[in-house]
Amino acid sequence: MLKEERQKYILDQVHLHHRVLLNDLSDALNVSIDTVRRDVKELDQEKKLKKVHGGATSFGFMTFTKDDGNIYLKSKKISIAEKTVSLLSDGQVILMSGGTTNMEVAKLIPKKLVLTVFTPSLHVAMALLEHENVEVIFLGGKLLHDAKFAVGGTVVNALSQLRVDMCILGTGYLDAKFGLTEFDWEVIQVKQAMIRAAKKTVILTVSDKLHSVQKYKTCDMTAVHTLVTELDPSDPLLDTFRPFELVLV
Amino acid sequence: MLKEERQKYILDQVHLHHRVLLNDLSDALNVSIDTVRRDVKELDQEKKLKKVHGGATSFGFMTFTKDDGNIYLKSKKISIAEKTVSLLSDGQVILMSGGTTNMEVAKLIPKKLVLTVFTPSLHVAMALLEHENVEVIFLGGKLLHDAKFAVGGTVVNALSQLRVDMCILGTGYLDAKFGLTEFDWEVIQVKQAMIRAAKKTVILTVSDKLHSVQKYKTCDMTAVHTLVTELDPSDPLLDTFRPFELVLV
DNA sequence: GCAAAAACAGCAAAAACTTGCAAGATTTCG
DNA sequence: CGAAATCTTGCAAGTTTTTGCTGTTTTTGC
Repeated sequence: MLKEERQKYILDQVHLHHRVLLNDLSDALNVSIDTVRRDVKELDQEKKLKKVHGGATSFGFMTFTKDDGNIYLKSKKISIAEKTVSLLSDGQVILMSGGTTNMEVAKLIPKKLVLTVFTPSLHVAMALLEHENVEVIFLGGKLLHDAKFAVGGTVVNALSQLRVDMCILGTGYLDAKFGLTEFDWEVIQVKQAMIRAAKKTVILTVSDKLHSVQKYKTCDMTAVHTLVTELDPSDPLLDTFRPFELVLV
Repeated sequence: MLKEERQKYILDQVHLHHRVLLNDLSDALNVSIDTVRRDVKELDQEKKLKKVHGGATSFGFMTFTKDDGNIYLKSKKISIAEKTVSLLSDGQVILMSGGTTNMEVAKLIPKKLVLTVFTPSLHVAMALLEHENVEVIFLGGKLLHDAKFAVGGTVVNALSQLRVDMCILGTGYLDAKFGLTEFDWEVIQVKQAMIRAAKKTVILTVSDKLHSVQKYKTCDMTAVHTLVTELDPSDPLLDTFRPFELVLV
């Protein structure tokens, strides 16, 4: 068995189960634990997975829907939010999904900016209501307990009647090959409807979530118009995304 | 089990319940209490949660509604909320409007009670989502900046398709002669639709608002089935309401 | 102030990691 | 083709990390 095959298997397992034990890999691949260890070490250095004591995890593994008080991560998100806000202009009608990064965007919208925003996220709606000049329309539906996010036919239906200027999606898992993925089936239904309803799709993502894959696919990278991360557009981590027609902000 | 998995579980629990006990964690994860203690210590140092004696809490969690500071009024409202909760039973589908009294109801719903609740209030929806067994459906629409309440045709339309067991209205101005009144035209449209959609209408009101009238009329007293206040049902203040077929709780 | 619960510190066993090395496979290049 | 160089793989010895246990100190509730 070739090294590349092994490493591909390891990556597949990590993407599938979000975690993997070195012992299991050594068993499944019929090689010594040392070999697996070395493979994982390499993949870790290539930032394709995260090596931990006893195994490995996918990058999305340690992230959470709520603000986790991680100051490092938070500053990244604020930096992303600042860039995103600069994309907005007076009179626009936009769509916003949920997630902590979108929350930061909602908070950072200038008081003077006149906007109409549709959102299925309770937290984002709440934050937007602080702005006098923003008209907020909540896309109602069944609320998810953890994400505080409306899903289901009602939301998708309402979205099918919209044609807005821009759609801002946060908390996505991004990979050049697999596109934008999520771990919740109902959420991707809504996000897909959001993308369909918008002229432009803007993706916000911290670099930690680049090159990470979840179970369900929202869309291909070709559906994305603008990618906003905290990295400099020249960063090599973004190289795999360059084949697509993206504006890296 | 990987350390990362344990820590993720711990963080998830903290985010979900805002607090956890080390004993429960040790039980759930099948590891010694010391291991959990060490995990929590680490997460605390990483500022991902706050370690406290006996467990951990999520910091960043504070009550959503700004307390109005009036302790008298608040205790009245809690007393009303307690009575209201006792009217609920397993499996019911109900409608809840906004307001601080309804917020108290939402908070006091027993963890075991299985309900489906429709609401156009952001705050109430948020509070209800704390309960695992409550399915929350938000009635989407244009949000009022001050009341954090959805109004407009979308809400009224959605309501016209419902036939629920009970409708709980808060923050009303009540008078035996003029009925239930409000100061916002858009709000009464929604409340009227809520009353139409429900088999029973329950009004929550602190005694201060009895015998007070506002500009717009939601409904007559004849449309109200149950009146919940903090007063004893024999209180003379309630006399003018007795001609109506009310259950005074 | 007292008893119970929780936190802490130190220790030891087990699991996992690192490093160096040697045998076999693969590639390079004259 | 064939020998040297390189890469890969597995093994063994030594080190580090993790984890549960013990006894001691601190905190909490009555």
